[in-house]
Amino acid sequence: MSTIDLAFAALADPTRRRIVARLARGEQRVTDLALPFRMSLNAVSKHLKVLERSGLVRRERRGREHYLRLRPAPLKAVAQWTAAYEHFWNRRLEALDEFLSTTTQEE
Amino acid sequence: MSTIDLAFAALADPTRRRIVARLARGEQRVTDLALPFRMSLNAVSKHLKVLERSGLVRRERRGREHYLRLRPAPLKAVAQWTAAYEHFWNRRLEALDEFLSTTTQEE
DNA sequence: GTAATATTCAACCATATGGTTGAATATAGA
DNA sequence: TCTATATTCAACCATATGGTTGAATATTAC
Repeated sequence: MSTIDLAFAALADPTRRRIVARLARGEQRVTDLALPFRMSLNAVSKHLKVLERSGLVRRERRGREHYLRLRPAPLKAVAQWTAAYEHFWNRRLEALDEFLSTTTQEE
Repeated sequence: MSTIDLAFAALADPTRRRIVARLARGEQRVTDLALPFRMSLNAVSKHLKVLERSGLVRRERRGREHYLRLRPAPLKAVAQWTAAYEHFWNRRLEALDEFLSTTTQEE
């Protein structure tokens, strides 16, 4: 699975999107991130592993605590992929067609 | 699962992203969409069902043929969610923080 | 040294995904 | 009517996801 695949998949879960939103404000420990959720700490730990594997999040161990930080690249990749279709929902279909046929892009 | 969850999940698969890219150029039949892929027609049919369920694609039956068209709303939702983090990869973290704390948004 | 805290690992479970093959259905065309 | 085409449905398989609980590990604090 490629990075962008993993990023899309990681963001498909609302818990993980909430975690991303939190991390946008700055690094957090696992326990801090888990606090707002009704699920177990272990479940959050697994979500963090998914986010880490996707590259959306980076982990730094300091002693027994793990600090998580958001990494911009995968978010950027997802935003750029979807932004290519902005013209589409703006009803400028011809413009999009033009854009797609002059751009090196997946498919 | 909410619409945006399904949209993110649908876009996590590269086959489905290629299908979306194709459909941006206009409606296509199932068979047409399946042609470029090495997988079976049935596999593509399943991908289309996932895209349809996510709202990314709409199906119109004309006789025995099914024509698929791209629907903009879920793409827009995904683009907007990720665009909220644009400031993040532009290193303007304070601006993002400001944005997030003054915006009604998930989490 | 011992106890508490922070976190992961392992096993389990239910459900979803992504693919296959084979059969069924529906429409079109001869 | 008969046959070909377009598409789905159904069953199967392997793997992933999202959650649980219980145990292990590592670090900190007393």
